Amino acid sequence: MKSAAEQLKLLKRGTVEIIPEAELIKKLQSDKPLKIKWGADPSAPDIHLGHTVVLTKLRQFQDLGHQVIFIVGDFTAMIGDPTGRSETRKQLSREVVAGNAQTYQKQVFKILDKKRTKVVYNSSWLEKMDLMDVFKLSAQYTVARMLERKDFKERFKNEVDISVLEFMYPLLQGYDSVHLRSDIEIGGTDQKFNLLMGRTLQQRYGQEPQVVLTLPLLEGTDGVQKMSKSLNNYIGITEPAKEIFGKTMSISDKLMLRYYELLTDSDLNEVRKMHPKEAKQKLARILVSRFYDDKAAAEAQKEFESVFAKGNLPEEMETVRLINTKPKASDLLVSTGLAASGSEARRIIAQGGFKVDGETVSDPAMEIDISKSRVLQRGKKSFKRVEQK
RNA sequence: GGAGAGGUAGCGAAGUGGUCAAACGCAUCUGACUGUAAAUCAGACGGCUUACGCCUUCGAAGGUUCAAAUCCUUCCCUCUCCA
Repeated sequence: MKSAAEQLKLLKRGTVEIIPEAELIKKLQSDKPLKIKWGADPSAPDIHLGHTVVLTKLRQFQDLGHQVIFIVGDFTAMIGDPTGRSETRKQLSREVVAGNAQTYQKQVFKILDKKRTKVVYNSSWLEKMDLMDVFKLSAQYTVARMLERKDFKERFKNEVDISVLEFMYPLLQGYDSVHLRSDIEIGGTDQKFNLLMGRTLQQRYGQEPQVVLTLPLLEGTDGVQKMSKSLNNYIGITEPAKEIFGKTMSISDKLMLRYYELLTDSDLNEVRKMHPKEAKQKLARILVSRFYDDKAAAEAQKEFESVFAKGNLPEEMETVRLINTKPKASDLLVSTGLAASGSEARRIIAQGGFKVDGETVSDPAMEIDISKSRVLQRGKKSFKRVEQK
């Protein structure tokens, strides 16, 4: 095992806060494998780049000899943490959560070391709590302090409802730390309140409190809001290689530097010296290689250049088979999923955004013969192939 | 329990009887320019229609009226102050 000082140096990289650093040093000096708690809420089972910031840090802990306890928040997911969103989240059913949890695990191990990860479900202890246990837990915290949490505070101020149930979420997440006697808990900065709750509760229950380590939130592809599936600004790690590549290429130059900072080890000064386009391509390759391999990354780049730089058609695209041999252009857009409604389809056609085999179609009523395979293009980025069934 | 405020399209926010499918901003989509970058410009942005037009929307349900997002009644929900 490396020395505490060496470990600290590595672990500090990219963190926003370590609360408190002195305690972390002390724990590292004990020379024992530490228990790093990481809780995942399986309400949205697809992991994207935003999650990988934390996962990468966890992997670092593992490589230093520590153990990660991966809590599948199957119980708390049924409550739904409102963090970061200004509305009450829908409660999920047990079945949905269980299915999501499985999917989640598969993806997590693309980054985490399975041998140094213990997977636990928080329903296994939270479910057993009786009302008295819940009372005892609730008594450890006040509403006034609960309202200090940023999103609660804002919602309170803006007259948006806060369900009492939502107050239970931080308490239960904090209780997980008590139950597991965790040494360290890590999460995004949006989780700070919840992470600190673990500290407070451990102290109240007479335990040595965990150290809290927060990491920055990664902005989504829009460059403004945090990456999330519901905002549709994410790059998912299970997406096809060319998607990951393409989405990376479409982020802004400013955001590119941020991604380099949080997702790679690259020297930022070197990156700044490069031509932005070159740098972005390199980033896209790094990311694809991480979730696939170098070969896939090279192929994705080649494909990208062919399609977008040279204007060729993508090598592979989704094929839709239709029964109708000569559908109208507008109907074709709808039935292939390229447009959400007939009105939208007509709009796209009127604006010159629809091409069949590279030819712009300007009449929505034009019948397209699909007795042989056709390539449809909506706008610049969306392609579909149609064939007769 | 009492008093008051409010619920409008994905979000924010105008609109208090007809000219409202509903201003404006953001987001989104399309086109131009480009490096699928940024910035900018042009247009679109409930549904059905080639189009004239028709249909369904302003928390819900009723009602008044030739005509309702706008007036009335009941209900649901949220917030503020008081108790």
